[in-house]
Amino acid sequence: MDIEKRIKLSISDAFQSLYHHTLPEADIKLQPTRKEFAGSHTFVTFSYGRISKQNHQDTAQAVGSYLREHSGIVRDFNVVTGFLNLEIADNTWLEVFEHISSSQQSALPFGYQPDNGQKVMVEFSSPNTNKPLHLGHLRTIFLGASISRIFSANGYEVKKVNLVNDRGIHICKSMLAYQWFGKGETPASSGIKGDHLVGKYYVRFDKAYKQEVAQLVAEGMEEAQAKKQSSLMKATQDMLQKWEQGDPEVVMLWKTMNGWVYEGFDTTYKRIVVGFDKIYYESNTYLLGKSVVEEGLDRQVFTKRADGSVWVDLTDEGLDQKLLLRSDGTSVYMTQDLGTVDMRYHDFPFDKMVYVVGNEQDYHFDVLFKILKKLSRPYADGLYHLSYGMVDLPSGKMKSREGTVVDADDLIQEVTEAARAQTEALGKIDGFTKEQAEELYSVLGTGALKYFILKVDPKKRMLFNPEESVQLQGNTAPFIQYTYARISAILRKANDLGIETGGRFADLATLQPAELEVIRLMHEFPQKIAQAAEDYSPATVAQYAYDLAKEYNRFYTEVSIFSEEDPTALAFRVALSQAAAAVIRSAMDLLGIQVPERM
RNA sequence: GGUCUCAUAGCUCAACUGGAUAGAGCAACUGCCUUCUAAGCAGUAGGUUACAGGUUCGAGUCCUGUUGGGAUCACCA
Repeated sequence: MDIEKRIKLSISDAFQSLYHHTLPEADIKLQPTRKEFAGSHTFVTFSYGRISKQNHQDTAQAVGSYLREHSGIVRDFNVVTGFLNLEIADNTWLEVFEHISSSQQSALPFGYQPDNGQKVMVEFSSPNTNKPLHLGHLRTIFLGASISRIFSANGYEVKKVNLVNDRGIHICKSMLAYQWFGKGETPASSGIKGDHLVGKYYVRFDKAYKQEVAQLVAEGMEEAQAKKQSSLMKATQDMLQKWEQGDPEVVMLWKTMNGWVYEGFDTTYKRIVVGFDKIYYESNTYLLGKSVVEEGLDRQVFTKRADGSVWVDLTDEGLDQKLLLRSDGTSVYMTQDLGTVDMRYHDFPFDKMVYVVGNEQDYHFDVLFKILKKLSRPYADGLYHLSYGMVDLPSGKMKSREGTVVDADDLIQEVTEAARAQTEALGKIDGFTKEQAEELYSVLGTGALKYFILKVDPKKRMLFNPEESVQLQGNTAPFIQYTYARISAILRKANDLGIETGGRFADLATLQPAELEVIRLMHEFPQKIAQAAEDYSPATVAQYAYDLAKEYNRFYTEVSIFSEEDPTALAFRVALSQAAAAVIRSAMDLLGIQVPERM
């Protein structure tokens, strides 16, 4: 049984015995003791004065005495105003440690939950096929990949999905520009990565279009009129129509260019080590949802207006009326999403569905979920919008048209180079093959990037400073990775010396403060994993990994391992290091960050 | 304008969901490598938690208002 539960049960007993009051264990709250006081767990007694008919001080004192006598695990306590700080006996901590240490042998890593029979689908990335991935995509990708792992660790069966926006007027823009200006260029002939090549023509379109409009305006046309009259825009709209009619030539070009983009995306996904279980394409889903509209009309949840357009009235929910079908019978974004979610539920009957999408779409998802509730979909209550804040740059907001976006591939390249430069400067790659060194730079670089983004609360807007993201000291992934590599070196040495770590340590004479602190932190790991899922926040795990690494480093400098003369103490310290490495590795794994054996 | 959201050290972020003297990193300064990897450790300095009220044993956290950012309110996706 875990420490918290034992304390809570004892407190419950204490209230029964001292005050003849039944205090359910579930109503008892414990909090970590502040560093400046002795103890690890704190029970706050302010609100129990009415029950005890005593002041806080006396209540805390009485409960504390009871726990010391009867709980079997509380060694001592101190009372500061109404705060009851409990010190847990060393041998209890050592039992906790033995449990953590021995769970390394089991199939399920420490802190992970067994299969809970629930399914969750996570959608993230959601790129357009007319330009390469940028920094904004990286936040959804890292968040989505990490939250998927976190749910998996909590016992869910997880399906990672991507919804690719592969059709529409913006896709036709790059296709048209390619047709007009491309001269048969291909990724192979130009040496340009496929997604970047297509992106080049998207930019080319915008440039040519602006020129044409300027030209028309110079000739005396109104700007709004010029935008409509533009031959480029007309040709683009024409192309979209042909695409919808299935014109072979247009469809062929579309397939070819999208193929280039997918190849490019795959390369990028591979570089940052993320993948999907299923990819949905809007070209397959954009017509879905019309049947949902029919259904809604039948059930009188939606209404049809005189012009033929279909609406849903959400004014009783505090929202507006929302269009679901245009008067010409074509669907809008909302219609698509209604159809897509039904299809997904059919593919994978989920208990939860997480949309990792930016907070500029808060309103959209609010509406979507309310409509699905009105349609009484069985899954409606399991839908969640993981709404993340925008990524700002020191220079201001990112805008693709103004060229102020940070390209994902460039960024990955940059952080990898920074890792290379620093590693070489420190001269730490003796004995590495070229491949091993390259692998290390990639692990460090992408790790730094992921951590930099994931350590921030997803809901909050964040500032991305490229210079800081490349930093490898302080609260960064390389700091944590370094801790892991150091422990690895210890474990290699221990292995050479033939030190056994599987023994019992409960009778160890004394625990150093730093040792106890490392155990206490490892003991928190399962709660952190649960909390991260509850809050949909990888930042919880990131913060935890940092705290544990920091505490281990303190132990590392304060306590010597191999000069210890007592063989049990020596073995314990090796075992402690081993367990800490395993937990650090697990935590980083939940963030999608790898850890190196040497660096 | 309506709605939503944010404001914490010079900068980037925390604060166990209402608890104790608000904590880390970066930048600055001081120490620690003949000893398990110094990408580390220890320390100094830095705060009227935007502002004004309120709620209570207790507020960075909840409520009201003010100021200042951001998003959104398309027969775009």
